[in-house]
Amino acid sequence: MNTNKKEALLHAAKELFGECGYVETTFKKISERAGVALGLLTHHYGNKEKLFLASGLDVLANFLEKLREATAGATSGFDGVMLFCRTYLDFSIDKDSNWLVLVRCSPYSDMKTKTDRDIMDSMFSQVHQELEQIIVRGIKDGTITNVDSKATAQVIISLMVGANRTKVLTPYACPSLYEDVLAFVSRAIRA
Amino acid sequence: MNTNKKEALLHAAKELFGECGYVETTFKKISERAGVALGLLTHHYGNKEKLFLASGLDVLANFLEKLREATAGATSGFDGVMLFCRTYLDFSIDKDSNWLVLVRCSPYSDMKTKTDRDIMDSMFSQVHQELEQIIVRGIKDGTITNVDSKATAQVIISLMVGANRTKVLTPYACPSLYEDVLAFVSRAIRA
Amino acid sequence: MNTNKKEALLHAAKELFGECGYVETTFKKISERAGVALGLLTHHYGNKEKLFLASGLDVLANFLEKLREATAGATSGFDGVMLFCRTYLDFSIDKDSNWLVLVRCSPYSDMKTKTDRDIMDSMFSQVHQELEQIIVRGIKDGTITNVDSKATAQVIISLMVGANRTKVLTPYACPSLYEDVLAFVSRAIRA
Amino acid sequence: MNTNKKEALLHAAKELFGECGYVETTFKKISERAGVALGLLTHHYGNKEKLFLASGLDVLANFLEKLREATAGATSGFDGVMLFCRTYLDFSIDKDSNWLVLVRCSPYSDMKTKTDRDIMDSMFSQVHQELEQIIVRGIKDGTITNVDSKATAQVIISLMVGANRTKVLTPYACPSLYEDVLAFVSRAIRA
DNA sequence: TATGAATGAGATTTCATTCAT
DNA sequence: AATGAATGAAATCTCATTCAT
Repeated sequence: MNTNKKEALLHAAKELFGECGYVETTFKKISERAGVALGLLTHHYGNKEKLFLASGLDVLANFLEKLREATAGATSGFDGVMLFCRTYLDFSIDKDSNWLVLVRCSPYSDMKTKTDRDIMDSMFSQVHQELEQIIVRGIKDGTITNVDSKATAQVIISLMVGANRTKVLTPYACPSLYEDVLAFVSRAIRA
Repeated sequence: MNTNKKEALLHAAKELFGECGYVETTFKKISERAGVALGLLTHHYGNKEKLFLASGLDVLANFLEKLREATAGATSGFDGVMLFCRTYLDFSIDKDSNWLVLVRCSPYSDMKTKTDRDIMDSMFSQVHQELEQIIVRGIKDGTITNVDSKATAQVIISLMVGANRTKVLTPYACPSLYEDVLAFVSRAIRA
Repeated sequence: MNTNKKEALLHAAKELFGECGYVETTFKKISERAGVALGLLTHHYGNKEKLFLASGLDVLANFLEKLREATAGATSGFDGVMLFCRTYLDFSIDKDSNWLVLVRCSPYSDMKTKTDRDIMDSMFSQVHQELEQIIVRGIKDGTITNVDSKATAQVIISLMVGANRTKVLTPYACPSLYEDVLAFVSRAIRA
Repeated sequence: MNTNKKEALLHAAKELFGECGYVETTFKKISERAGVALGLLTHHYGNKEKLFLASGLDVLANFLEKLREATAGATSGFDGVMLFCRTYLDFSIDKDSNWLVLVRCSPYSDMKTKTDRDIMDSMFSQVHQELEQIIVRGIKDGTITNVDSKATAQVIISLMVGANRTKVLTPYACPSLYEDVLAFVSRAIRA
């Protein structure tokens, strides 16, 4: 909005990739929404793929920060997992988080270049590690049943991914879906 | 394959939509793989969107049939849920099922026309109903803990969706992921 | 409508060429409206151009017949011209005459082949001759002012053509346009 | 012509729409004649329809200007009408006026969009108003017989339209047609 | 840094016509 | 005579990217 046109572009890109998906988002749309010349896009970001990556990483960085804040305040391993899940789901429906960029265009979707996928994957793996650590803590402190921590982290994140898609992409999601998801996780892992 | 060009088109389309996604799948690719003239596509299916819908519905119909066969043979509600989940996950990695069409192009993704989305959604809601019924049975026969059947069906299917995406779209899925998912579900619902 | 599919095709073609023009009228549209197989079109009429010509000539033949009937009953040259004009204009707004085929697709518009144009032109020249003869009669019987009969026939037919286009193609034609046209002709030629 | 590619496109478009009609004029033909890349057409004009509209309006604007200049110099109402007609007909056979765009593609022909038709119609109605005003003047100054001015304007313009089509679209027009048309008008309106 | 005109490859779609049945 | 599947050329339009200013 201010004079920083590079940021204005990123802002518009995050919105549009989330609203329209990768393919339907065009340079023209982005530059128009940002109120900026078309040519600045390649000037600042090189090409569409890189702009896309920048958009996704920006959202993902905010996401990771929120998750870490949440788990940092946990009173127990079990509590940490539940905080992690709640934070995940809250972030995914926060109007200002531009989460949809990740839903439509994450590692879970289209990503052309090998390098770009790798960067995204390594960011996502940090999300997994964060959850895995708190699960390990829960097993140690006796609040979580004895499971394989890495595998369970993947299962729980899979549930987050699926629940989120059901919520934001389908018309038939229960209003209480997220609450039910949390209860489901709780039953599955509590010691 | 030789005489029926209409079916050859559908066959090629299912493969390609799954491999490449909607946008990257072109008329040229489809007609070449089907060994058929370019114009036959619109002649038989009207346009790309309708062919896409036909592809998805075809896979979904096979899917539903498999799920119904599975739950029909259940010895209890709990057993039925586990059979449902196992069948879901097996189908999703069956080489011949063309499951990826749904992963990339289902209600969980892009669908341009309102009508097409509605048709897809109503097919998917049958999947939910199938699971819900077997959950109800499990609650009645005492093999499943007392939960809201509709919400729990959504949670479990969300987990299937997420686990499947993790398996087929990411490079970091544990080999044992599907087994861990089943164990997770079991812990969460067993009475 | 009966069993004669060749005629059904011509009937549908006349309607559609008039409604949609040459280019927008497709074989598919024609065969569907006629309730007849697509392949019959080329079977019976060779190609689109020839079918178009047949449609136009059919309307034109009916038109010429009406004009001849009208002038045949004239009590004087002047009366004949006025009858000619009235018949022209009436025919052009008769719902059943399929006149629009000629408006959109006559010598006054698109006609690809030299031969086809020539056939149409020769039919139209008969319309001119018909009017010219009655003008000659009017000059002889003293009911029409002394003018060049051939040129005046062209002028009057030009007025018919233009008035008709104004009536059927524009939104701003006066309701009384045709009456005013007749009065205008009357003033211009009456002895 | 060299530097301004947008104008070069419009110039080529006016020529080609006139020569070939709307449908037969292709993006390829236009861009080749203009010596410009294919994509520039949509870049500058949006789509074919809009370029077509721009072409027509450009010719029409020149046309209106010429008509106004002509009637402005009239010594009487009658003289004005005759000047109007002569200017109309002259413009229509001026090699440089690109008049054929209007013949083939004016309100008197195909125009897809409602909005585009409206714009064209409103331009054409200015032509009618111009003639109507000079007729009113003629009736007042006693040089034109007492007629309904609006209706008579429509009749005269109809005659211009038809005469012009006869001249430029048919092979059998008299060389003297335009002179005869002027004489015809004169007889019909002179007081 | 900033602009937007310019490019051209490529996608979807249309459709007259052919042809086997 | 009748059918409609099959063909492929051609049209319109999109859009990432380049580049002169």
